[in-house]
Amino acid sequence: MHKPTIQDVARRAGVGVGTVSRVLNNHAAVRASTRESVLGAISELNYTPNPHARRIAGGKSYTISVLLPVVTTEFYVRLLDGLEHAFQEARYDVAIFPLLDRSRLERYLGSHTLAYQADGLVMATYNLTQLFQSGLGLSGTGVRPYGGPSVLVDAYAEGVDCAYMDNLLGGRLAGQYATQLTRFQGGGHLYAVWVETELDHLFTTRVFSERRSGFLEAITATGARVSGEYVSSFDSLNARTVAAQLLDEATLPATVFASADLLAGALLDEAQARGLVVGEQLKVIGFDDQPWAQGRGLSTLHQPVEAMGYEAAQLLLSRLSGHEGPPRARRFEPRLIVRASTGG
Amino acid sequence: MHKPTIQDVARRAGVGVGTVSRVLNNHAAVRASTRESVLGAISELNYTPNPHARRIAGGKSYTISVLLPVVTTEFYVRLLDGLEHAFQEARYDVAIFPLLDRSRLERYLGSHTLAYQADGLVMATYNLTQLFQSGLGLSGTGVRPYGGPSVLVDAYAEGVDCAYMDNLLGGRLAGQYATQLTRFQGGGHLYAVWVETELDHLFTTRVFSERRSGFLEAITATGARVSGEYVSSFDSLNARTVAAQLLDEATLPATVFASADLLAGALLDEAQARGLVVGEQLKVIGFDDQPWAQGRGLSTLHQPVEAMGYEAAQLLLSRLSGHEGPPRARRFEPRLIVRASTGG
DNA sequence: TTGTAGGCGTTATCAA
DNA sequence: TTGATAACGCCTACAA
Repeated sequence: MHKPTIQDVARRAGVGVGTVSRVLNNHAAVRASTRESVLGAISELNYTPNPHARRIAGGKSYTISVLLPVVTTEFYVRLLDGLEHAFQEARYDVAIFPLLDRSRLERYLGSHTLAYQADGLVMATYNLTQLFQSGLGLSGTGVRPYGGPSVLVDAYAEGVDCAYMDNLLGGRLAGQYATQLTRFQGGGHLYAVWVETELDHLFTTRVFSERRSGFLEAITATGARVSGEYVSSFDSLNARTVAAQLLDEATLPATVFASADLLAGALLDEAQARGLVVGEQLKVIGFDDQPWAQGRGLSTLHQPVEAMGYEAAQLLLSRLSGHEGPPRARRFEPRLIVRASTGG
Repeated sequence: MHKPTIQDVARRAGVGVGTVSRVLNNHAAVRASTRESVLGAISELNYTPNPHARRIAGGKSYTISVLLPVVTTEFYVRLLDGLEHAFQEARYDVAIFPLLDRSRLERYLGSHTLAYQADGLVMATYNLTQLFQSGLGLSGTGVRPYGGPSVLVDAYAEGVDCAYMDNLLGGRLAGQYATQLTRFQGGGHLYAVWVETELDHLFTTRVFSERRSGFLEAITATGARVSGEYVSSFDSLNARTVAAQLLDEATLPATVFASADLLAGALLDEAQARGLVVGEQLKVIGFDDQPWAQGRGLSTLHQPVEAMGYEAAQLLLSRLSGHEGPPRARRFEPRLIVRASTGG
């Protein structure tokens, strides 16, 4: 009445343990009929392989560490979905390490915990590769250089595999659309609200600055002009304050590109409080396509986040199975979704 | 040039592997001198035990899952510190599972991931035991009942081991102090701001309602009275809005108990914006003692969070080493810290 | 108090 | 395409 092992499965299916192992790991050389019977035995016995035995026999940890910013956005839920989907297919476990604060990260990486023993490392949003290169960054803090391969997701950097969102393009799409709105659909003056990030040297992301660059680039290209730019931190209170300031100063009708849905939402709130007609007097374009964006009719940029996560995982998995060669970068494209907030 | 194993250590120290293992696991019967030499060999070789080998030999996973709300408060950093400290001492690994959203939790627990294979479960703030009892909660969602022992931390419930903060007491302390301020130190009228939690059935915490109960209880006992109560969500924007509303309506001088530092901070901000003299015209008592509380001179309730985490871990560890018996609850007490915001 | 040997559940290697 | 068998690194009797 113990947990069934690979032996039990082998006996039941009338084959050797080697064969069962082959089926488990999708090794090619297994006759279809035997595979069937093995699979049958597995489900009859309700067998699940013991991961630890695997790890010791295989000499690997079959575990991937994911360093994840602690932000409750749907973004990271979707990102994890993509990552875990890919890793599960490849029979890798995922250990999530929340980037709660810097000192925790240091202590953690200095120790011999699960995550540090991982075969690979996924860094989301923040490029912490510096932490893992000897001599750099946190020398003296006990952070040893990380041996295994790593991949960046939602961030781009030279010298590392990465899967990133083309925020430059996203900004450009927003800029082109905004120009179109102001020129042909009575959008009036053009404004923008940017996200200010105030993290330290290491905890830095270019996501928002690129949205800005793309937007301004498109504006310049189309010969339009921005009547005002505002900056908010990624925080609903500050966003609301900035939204109020913008609406105080703006000439209506106006079109506003808010470089994150959080900011766009604050703008919608403030507009509503002032009795403005969104979509007419005020057109708003967001970025992210948060779950509530559809309900509130916010035009915004949707991002293939799961796909990005999935691809990042694939990049890492290919390294784990021996792929050599120069770093690869996979680009993903946001897509403009037009809704009522721009009169669409 | 491979990673040193227990064999290497044994050879180097001139002992058997059994002895090394005994040293590693603090088994009593080892002569002090041999222990020394083994320890010496370990550090010379820079040996670290292979956790997976341990897991398979021991038949346990030596891993604890921690279900953790995704809130970037110092609270959870400290809680994890306490938990991990205790678990590391006992050579257990900690797998953190961030409660990003409900569906992820379900999928996760339904699978055979690391965390589900854990020897024990720590649930922080949210009592999700229902999820792990067959037939209840998420029947049909693939969530199987959880076999191992579990412990609640920062939450109290019957029938489970738990380590909790006495928020009732915290509220009471705030209430007594507030009464004293209004009676003898020109605190004027008394107000309170509560936290509203809008989570679903399972993701529920009584932390805030208890702070309220305790406060009101103390007020009643001292014969004081509350001139106004306000409710805010745990969000800086809403907190600020509510703070403004309170200051619009309040009669100064006033004393306000804000049941979370987040709310207290908003109050300080709004007061400052209005040019009020905090500590004189407006006295504020917070709850949590966030890192910034000292700098801003906020009187608040400090909580022994690390100790609570440590104790929760001990409760779980004792179960893991066979302790039977009825559920135990360990209580921890907040402590009032008087600073400038109450004129202290 | 210590060493030896068997076993934990896999994967990998080698014949067959 | 398969089955047997040797690792993998550790823990735990059991014997000394």
